Amino acid sequence: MAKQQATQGLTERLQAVLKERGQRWTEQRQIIVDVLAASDGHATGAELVERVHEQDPSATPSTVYRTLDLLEELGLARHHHGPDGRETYHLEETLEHGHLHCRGCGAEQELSAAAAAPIMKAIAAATGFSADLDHLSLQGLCRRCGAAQGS
Amino acid sequence: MAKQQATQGLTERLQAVLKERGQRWTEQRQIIVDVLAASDGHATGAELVERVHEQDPSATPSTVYRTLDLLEELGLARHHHGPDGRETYHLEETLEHGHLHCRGCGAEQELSAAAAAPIMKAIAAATGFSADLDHLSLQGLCRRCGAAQGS
DNA sequence: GAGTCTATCGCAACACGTTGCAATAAGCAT
DNA sequence: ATGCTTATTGCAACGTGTTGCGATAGACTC
Repeated sequence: MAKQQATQGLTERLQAVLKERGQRWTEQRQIIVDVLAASDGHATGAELVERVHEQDPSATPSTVYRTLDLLEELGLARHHHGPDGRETYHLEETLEHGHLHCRGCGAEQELSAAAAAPIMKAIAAATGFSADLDHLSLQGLCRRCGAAQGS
Repeated sequence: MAKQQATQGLTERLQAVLKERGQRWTEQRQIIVDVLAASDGHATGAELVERVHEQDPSATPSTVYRTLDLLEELGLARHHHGPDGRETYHLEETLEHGHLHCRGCGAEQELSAAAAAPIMKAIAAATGFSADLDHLSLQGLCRRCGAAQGS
């Protein structure tokens, strides 16, 4: 399947990068990358820990989180915090995107890079800040809930 | 002092609102409101728990967090999540504002409602979303770090 | 002031992440 | 294959929040 291939490509890239940095390729890392690749879209830290644990009962949360940190450092994964502060991870391959959480209906909406461009520009203009799109997580009211509550 | 007066005003307002809702005014709530009012600007959940505990060693984290939730429900306090996912609280009296966290220098910059207006407008235009300014917490690079890293 | 109702409290246990440290095992050299 | 070096692991303990539950104590009535 395509997914397998993507994972294999990732694995090879990772092995190369790690070797170059004097770091090691381990079975646990393989499992974690596989699980992350198999988690289409997003997955919370706890979910990933659980799935990894299923594959390898001896794996512990610390290993999972440390590996996720490593993947982020290498630019292969990303995480952001939901409105409740919990972590969500996804592979960098997924297009860059922000997250909008509606406090009215609870819907989670993604924000494409294209849609975000004018927002980023406004932020830069107002503050000089170049925000990380992928770490962007907004809470508010979606169009529908906003209209419904609109006074 | 002015601060005392502000706190007293708050206390009265709270007592009235709670009574109306059939809820109760307790010594713990008084302490928590005082601590929050004395915490100019922001304070993390843990900080508040600690300070409350100093005032009343029998107070427990659950009481503090539950009271903070209550204050938010009543619209008297707000919280948002920093880039590390930890909670930060402040009284609603503090002007509404967003938060910008620079991943380069670690600086925390506040974003006034005025400065945020064009950003909110851009968000609304791109997505139909009306974001909660006060729950807005962005990570990115400030002007200086952006320039320094700028390739 | 005594009694009643029930909101709130403190406790204990849990969930999600993080961190220090000793044991393990990758990767390299011989 | 064997041994060496040290990155990585698993463990155990901690930090920050959350939740269920029995005990406490506000607020109201008589």
